[in-house]
Amino acid sequence: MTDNTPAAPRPTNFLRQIIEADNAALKWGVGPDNRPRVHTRFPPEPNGYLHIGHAKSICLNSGLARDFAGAFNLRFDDTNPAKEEQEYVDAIIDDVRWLTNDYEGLRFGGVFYASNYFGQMYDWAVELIRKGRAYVCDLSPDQVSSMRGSVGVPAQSPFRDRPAEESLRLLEEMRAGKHPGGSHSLRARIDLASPNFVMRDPVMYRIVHEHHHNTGNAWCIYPMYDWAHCLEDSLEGITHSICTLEFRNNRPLYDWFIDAINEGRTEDGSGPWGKRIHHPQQIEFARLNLTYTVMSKRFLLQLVKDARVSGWDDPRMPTIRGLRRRGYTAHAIRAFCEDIGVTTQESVIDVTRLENAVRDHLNTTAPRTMAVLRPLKVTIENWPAGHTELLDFVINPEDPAAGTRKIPFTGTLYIERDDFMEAPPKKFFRLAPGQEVRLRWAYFITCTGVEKDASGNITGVRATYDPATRGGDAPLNPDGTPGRKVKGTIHWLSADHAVQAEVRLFDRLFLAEEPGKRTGNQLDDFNPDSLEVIRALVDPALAHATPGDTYQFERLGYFCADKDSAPGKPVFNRTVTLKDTWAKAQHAGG
RNA sequence: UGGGGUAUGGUGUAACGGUAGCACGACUGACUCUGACUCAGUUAGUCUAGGUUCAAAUCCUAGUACCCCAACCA
Repeated sequence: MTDNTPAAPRPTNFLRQIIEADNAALKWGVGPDNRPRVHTRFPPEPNGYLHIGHAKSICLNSGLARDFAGAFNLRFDDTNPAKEEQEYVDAIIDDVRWLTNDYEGLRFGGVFYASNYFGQMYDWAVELIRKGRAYVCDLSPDQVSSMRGSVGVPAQSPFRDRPAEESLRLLEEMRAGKHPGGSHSLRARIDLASPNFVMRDPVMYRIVHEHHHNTGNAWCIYPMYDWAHCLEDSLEGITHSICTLEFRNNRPLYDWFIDAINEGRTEDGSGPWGKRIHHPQQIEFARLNLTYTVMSKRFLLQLVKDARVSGWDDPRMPTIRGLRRRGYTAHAIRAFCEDIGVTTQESVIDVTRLENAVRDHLNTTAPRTMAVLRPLKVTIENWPAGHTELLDFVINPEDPAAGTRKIPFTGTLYIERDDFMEAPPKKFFRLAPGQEVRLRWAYFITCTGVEKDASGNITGVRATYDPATRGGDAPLNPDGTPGRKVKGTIHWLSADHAVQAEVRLFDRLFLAEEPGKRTGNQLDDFNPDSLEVIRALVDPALAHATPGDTYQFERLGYFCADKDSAPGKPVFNRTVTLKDTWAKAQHAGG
């Protein structure tokens, strides 16, 4: 049918360019399908919940795998039992699945754990000692620190020339639990005078007597990031090991460890050390920064602990779980990540782009409904008493296939307070004394009067309806054109049918574009009024909304039923408002 | 101070010695039974100073600004 239509040009970026070049040269060989091999991974440490920054990495890695017909692994970089927990493992798996499950064409390689490679890593460490590339150091962390040297001054270790046999014996003792934490470490023998501090005989193993969520008490020595990560990638056959910019300095070490293992090894496995191991390529990219958002796991944890938010899944949190609960879709997050691109330059993305991404997606998918956040009563004076009419309501104008449903109309309605003004400014197209508006999909009404209480507050308005406008269409002239134009259309609810609902309105968690930039303390920019809970009225069809159901409340925004909902007692989170040029103009005008 | 990085409209991102393009935003206007969506138009940029070249965002030199690195964290 449209086979000749050229594929839409994908946004190019430096990673795609690297992969395309690698594929052209068959740098990584071919996969089972005989296509150039591409294998990526997302390697979180299970020490917290995933946030939108991680989503960028997940989308990047899985997107590359998908587009180049490769595979994508989720792998836990669980090498530090002191900080990691099963709770985080479970949450991360769930979030990654949620984000990638409906990602068409993605080949998910599976869930892996660095801790499952501890045995192999240990064997390789022994090999490095034998090759003279590593040694056990008896310095304490404090001593290493004081002897690490400085710019131009080499580090020192009195143990680096210790005989291999002695190191081997000590490493075995370390593993056997014969030494307390901090008393020994295994270090790579590289260069104590390197201008790159990462290369000054980095620690490979440290002693940690802690329970590990996966390996239990099987180990009391744990590999450091640099020693572990390249091996994890190698073992899984990762081709492009994509990480963030701050690991740039670690790249020489990544390569050094693999090279050290491969030293003396051969392609066919002949020789004393066996076959060469796979050497992936580390590539760095700039992590995501968002305006008005703090991304550090440490800080997010603090917000949770201090109860400034209700938890990791608080809809105001930039966590995947928070975004999910707020009503963001995986599709929208992926579109956002695609939209912002990827480079090696640091940048700060405007959060409104994330908001635009959900609006875009929800606009096409969310069923429409009407809700009144701040009700004002309208009495239709010429409506037959006790009469109820069912009118057709278009479920989604963007999706005609969604069809229509019936909504009840009566002589007592609620409209939005903002949609009435007693003394309106120019270009106020809504309801005002003597002014006519359209009630969405219902009737034209004209305001005939205002009701006030003793202190002059408006308590309701009166209006008359035009029976000839049923359904919301103006009566036609003899020539078929609309008889009269009404500029304003407002939403409404039948007072007899509207259902009470709790609605949670969110504002940004921080008041400054870059929280903490001025004072150094992000809490100084914390927004104490980021949550507003109101009692609103919603369409009766929403009384039994189930958690996760997303709607557009027409003219207001997108709302998602919260898990706190109960049958007949729905709770909605406002995902994002609709754009509102009227409100914007009002603010601009003062 | 040593090493490693990065500089393109307001924001983000293309360009790979040959017309600085795209997206978002902003501003106009059109359309509209959501002041939404959609559509059209306008706006505005190569960090600085030299140099090479017919031609420089791109190459060279010297600066400037910002980020990362001296955890037995990742």
